[in-house]
Amino acid sequence: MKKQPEEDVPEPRRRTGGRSARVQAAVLGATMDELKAHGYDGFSVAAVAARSGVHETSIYRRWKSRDGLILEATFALFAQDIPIPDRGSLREDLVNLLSGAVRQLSSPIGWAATQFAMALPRESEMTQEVRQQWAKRFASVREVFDRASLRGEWPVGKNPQDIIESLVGAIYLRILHLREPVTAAHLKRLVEAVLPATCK
Amino acid sequence: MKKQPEEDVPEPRRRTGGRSARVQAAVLGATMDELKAHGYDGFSVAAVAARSGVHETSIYRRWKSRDGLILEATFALFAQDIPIPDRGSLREDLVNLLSGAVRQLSSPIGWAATQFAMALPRESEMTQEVRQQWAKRFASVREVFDRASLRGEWPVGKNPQDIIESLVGAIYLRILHLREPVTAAHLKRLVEAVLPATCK
Amino acid sequence: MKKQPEEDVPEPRRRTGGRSARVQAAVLGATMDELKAHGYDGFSVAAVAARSGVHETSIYRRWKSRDGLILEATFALFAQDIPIPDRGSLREDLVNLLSGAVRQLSSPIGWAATQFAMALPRESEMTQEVRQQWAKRFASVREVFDRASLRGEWPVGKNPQDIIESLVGAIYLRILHLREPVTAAHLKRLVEAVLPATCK
Amino acid sequence: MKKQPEEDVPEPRRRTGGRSARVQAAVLGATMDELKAHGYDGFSVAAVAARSGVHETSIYRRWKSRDGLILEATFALFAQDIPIPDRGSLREDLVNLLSGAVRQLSSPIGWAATQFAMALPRESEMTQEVRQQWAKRFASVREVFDRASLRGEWPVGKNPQDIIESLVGAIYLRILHLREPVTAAHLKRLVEAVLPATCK
DNA sequence: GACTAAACGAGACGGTACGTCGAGTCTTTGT
DNA sequence: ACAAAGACTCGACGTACCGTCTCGTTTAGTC
Repeated sequence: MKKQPEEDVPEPRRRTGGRSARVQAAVLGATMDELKAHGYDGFSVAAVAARSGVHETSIYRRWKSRDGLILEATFALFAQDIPIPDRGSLREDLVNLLSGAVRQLSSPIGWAATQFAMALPRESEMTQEVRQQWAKRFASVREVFDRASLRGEWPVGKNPQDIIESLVGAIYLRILHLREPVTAAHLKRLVEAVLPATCK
Repeated sequence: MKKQPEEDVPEPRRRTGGRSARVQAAVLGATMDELKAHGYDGFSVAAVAARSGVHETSIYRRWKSRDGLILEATFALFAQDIPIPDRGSLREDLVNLLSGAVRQLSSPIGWAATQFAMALPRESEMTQEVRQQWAKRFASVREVFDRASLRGEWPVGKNPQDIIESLVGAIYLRILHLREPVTAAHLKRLVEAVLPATCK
Repeated sequence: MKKQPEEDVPEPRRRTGGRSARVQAAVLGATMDELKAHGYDGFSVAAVAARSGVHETSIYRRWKSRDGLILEATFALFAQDIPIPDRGSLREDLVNLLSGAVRQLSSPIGWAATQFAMALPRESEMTQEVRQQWAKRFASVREVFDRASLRGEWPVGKNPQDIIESLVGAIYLRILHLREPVTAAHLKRLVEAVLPATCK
Repeated sequence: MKKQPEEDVPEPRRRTGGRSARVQAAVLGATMDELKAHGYDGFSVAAVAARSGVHETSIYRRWKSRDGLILEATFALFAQDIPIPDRGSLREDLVNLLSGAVRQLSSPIGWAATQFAMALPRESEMTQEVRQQWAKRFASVREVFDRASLRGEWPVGKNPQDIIESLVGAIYLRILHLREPVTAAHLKRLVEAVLPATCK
């Protein structure tokens, strides 16, 4: 019986330890495994329930919907920081970064995550979160250009965003839309073609 | 060489005229309308049947599956030739081409078609057809570069594919994945940034 | 392609032959069996599906809900005409009728059907149908009194409804609410007690 | 004979005072309110928990099950003694008693309680308790007949049980099964019809 | 112009997955 | 140490689509 006159919203404090944590981890893990195994299509909550040993209704309690579950699982993946290369040359750093992206996109899980992101409606809460992830990633890439500026490889103060988007866009286009492979050689050529000649 | 024993499968002679043609047109039209109205998600064969006045079963008779239907409908759209600009300058031509693509992608139907294409499994008969469409489009764009070579704006014999993919990729990335708008100004800047300075 | 300007409601004509009939019969049969076996509680559409070999969704297509299914199944049961006795004496006829009712109520299926009827909300479409069934039954019973009038056992023109309801109500009360058994002896005594002494 | 090894199950002594009592009252009250508001269907422990401010788990600690809770709540209602009328005439007393029953049955709470009782399985601990309640009620009604005997309205020593059950059964039948209203006029007519003419 | 088979209309069914609700149990956590 | 509260298991319900099956009915295309 509540007696406290506290009329403000009770704000249920989430549980973090013990079973809840175990359940949550099991489900997210199973979600990743299922995405790997069967892709975005072919993904089903029931399969996750079976694989994780957590009851389906429990999953629906914690995650509002199938998509909410996938969102959280894939974001855990994307959130992990990608190492920023520093090989002494802008070109090499870019090739390195891009090849990381290529690996991701080409992996079953990256592919599934992208299909998921593309299936989202034009505007929704989830697209907001997607945008934030991209912003975070781009921020990392900027560092490479900052260092390049110190080396005189990139004009100080010039915003590299267009170049970055062109490079990343090119590989996204090839892999996702043209459905053609991207090789190391191709990456080198691409960077060479897009980077202004002035950038040594 | 003997004649093949002439399997007595009598090779059913297809009907093309009259009703069949009307039905087919009605269904494809309704498919487009539905895609426009409800997007790729939210698309259902039942709705097409209702809108077109053609019975669901008849649709499944003619098109093997929901995806087959969408494929045919959207390809009719993509197949229509895009006019190749000739404004006397490579930059202007490219901006013109790209803005056409932006319009397409931003339209409900283009968006739906792209979501559909992205939902396809990694490899399938349909992806083949998608690839062909892209090849056709790229061929068109090459013409612009050919003309630019005549004007001395592009090195004769240099393959512009990487540049094209970078430009197209950049806008695909922005619209589809970053979910940010692409303005005319942005397009100009982009072309400026990616095109080699030498290409005056 | 519908072209006829017929705007009147299409009124889909139900199918009766072949598969539909088989499916329907199988489901209704299985429903009865399940009610017999597990009672009204413990009844589940899934079990009916399994037992009948008809897919669950097909059941939901034909019957709007679990309750709709039970309604139809039990009504098929109740609809079958009960033989009207004619033993030459009102008392004997009544005892005969009542003992039939007792048998019904005491059987698993009758019990389940009654629990179902009692679980219905106070007013609904279904209660209407229940009322109709009762009306039909009472009409049958009236015949017994009509014949009794011919024999001089019951005042001509006197409405026996109150007496009927008292007798039927008494056994319903005992079985359903008091949960006590009703024997043949008890039935005889009951009729004797309730029927006016004047009725020979 | 040795002492039983004195199972060291420490016989948990129930707490009765203070908080426990308050909790119990709150829950039972909320249970009644919920039954009134939403009927037996539509009743949920969660709603009781919300209304009473007692946590669901606490309710399950005190009452073994949803049904146990309803049983206790409704019995508190039924246990309250109904006043035994004494208007100087058996007929009037009976009409008075029956109209009380009609009121009960027609009220939301009485209706809910009856639905609950009907939903019980054929035999269970709870049906025992139901039987006892009925016995208690019938005992009260007997008093009316005893007084009638003193007045010469009812044969001394004759067991009125069948008559009582017929009358009560008739109104139960009408209200619960036929779902038709019972008016005062109807009650009078009913008593007149069922009571032996000899009973003045 | 009549015939024959292709295509269509129409209703129902099998099958997969989603999300919801409520009952009752288990376990973490705060007092 | 104990009870309050959160989270979980379990079983069931009902819904939305996809694609298939089986009839009967039109209608296109040939003879």
